[in-house]
Amino acid sequence: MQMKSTRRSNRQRSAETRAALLDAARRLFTESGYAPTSTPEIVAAAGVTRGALYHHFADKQALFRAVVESESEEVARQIESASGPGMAIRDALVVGGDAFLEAMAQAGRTRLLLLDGPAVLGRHVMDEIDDAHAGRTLREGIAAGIALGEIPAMPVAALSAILSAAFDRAALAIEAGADTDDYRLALAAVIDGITATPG
Amino acid sequence: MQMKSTRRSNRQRSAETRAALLDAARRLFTESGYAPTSTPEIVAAAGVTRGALYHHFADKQALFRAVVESESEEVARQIESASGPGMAIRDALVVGGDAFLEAMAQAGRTRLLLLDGPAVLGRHVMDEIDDAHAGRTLREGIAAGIALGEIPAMPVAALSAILSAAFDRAALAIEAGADTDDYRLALAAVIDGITATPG
DNA sequence: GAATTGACATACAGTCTGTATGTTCTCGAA
DNA sequence: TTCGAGAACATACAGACTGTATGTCAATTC
Repeated sequence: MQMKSTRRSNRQRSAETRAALLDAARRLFTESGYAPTSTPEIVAAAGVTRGALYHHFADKQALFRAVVESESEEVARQIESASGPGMAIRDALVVGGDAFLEAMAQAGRTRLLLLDGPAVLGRHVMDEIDDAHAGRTLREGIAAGIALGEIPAMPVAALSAILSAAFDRAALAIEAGADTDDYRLALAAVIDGITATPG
Repeated sequence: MQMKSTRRSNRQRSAETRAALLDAARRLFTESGYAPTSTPEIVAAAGVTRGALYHHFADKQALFRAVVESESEEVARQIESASGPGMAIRDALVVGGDAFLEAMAQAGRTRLLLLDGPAVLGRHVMDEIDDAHAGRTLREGIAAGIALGEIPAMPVAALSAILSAAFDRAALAIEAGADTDDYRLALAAVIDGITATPG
């Protein structure tokens, strides 16, 4: 007897409820933010009970972190799919930056990744998450630029952190209604200033 | 009869409890952050009751905002006292940036102003607060730099927002243990890149 | 197929926020 | 100078939320 339809294996059961929780949490966290979203609300949207939530995640914060990591990966994917290889550093930064801004235009992402994330998880954890995905691409690009002489010698981690922060602020401003081209211009000016290495 | 010692006028009574609340809140918010600090804790530290708190402030968030505004003003003061007039834009940005980093080294200030502030009050409100103090100095400096031809023409608001974000991230990294000089170098490189206007 | 373990569901304790009500003191007017 | 009104709080309360502890049932293991 295969008992496929009604009876589910424990593993599949787990995977399904976990996915339902992550989906519901992502929707609610991006719609309303971390603090105003309650766990009763999340489990209701996921169609499970709070028992399931606390079985799969240590606490509300752990669920939030899982959502943040997932969204961070998605943003990194969108950036990498945009920037081809064999570009000059300057162009790679501009193209990657544009892809980042476009990816962050998804409703609620800026709050999730740039406001609630750092406040709830701390900058240290956000750096870790970022460094595992999009941040690594940026840092490696900068390191390559320095190695190739397209960027003057400089502490790589510091410069990439600063540039990352600049892109983040641009995404926030655009979400708040600022003109995208204004920020693209300003970012390009900063990038050009860095990559136009003075003798 | 002057009734000075035991009897206090209503105005003075108000001012004193309000100051006690702000002091206690500032200490606790900077020590532990917004969410983990409870209003019972605050009023206990201030030596009053929750009734007094909700008499003076609409809610916990309003008290938090008052603390943020106060600290933001203090940071702006420290910056302005450092940067003298008659400097080249490039030097003014470097000196002002150093003063900012030093002011933000005060324990808990980065979390208050750069993590909890944006998450709790929103970037829009933080921009308003910042723009009333330190942010305005930065923006006016950049506008002057453009007017003088030391910075190429560019959307002023966007560039100052981006630079502000870069300084913010540097302050956070330094608080997290990063090397201050690494960030000063990276910031100087960005500033030099902007102010070394290409033909 | 009996025991065990995983995957939840339910119930509970403690805490917090905001509000509503009560009390004391100050202040201006009669 | 006293009396009413209104600040300036203090106390009490209602509702909600988080994390834990316990209970249950199906899946797996032996």
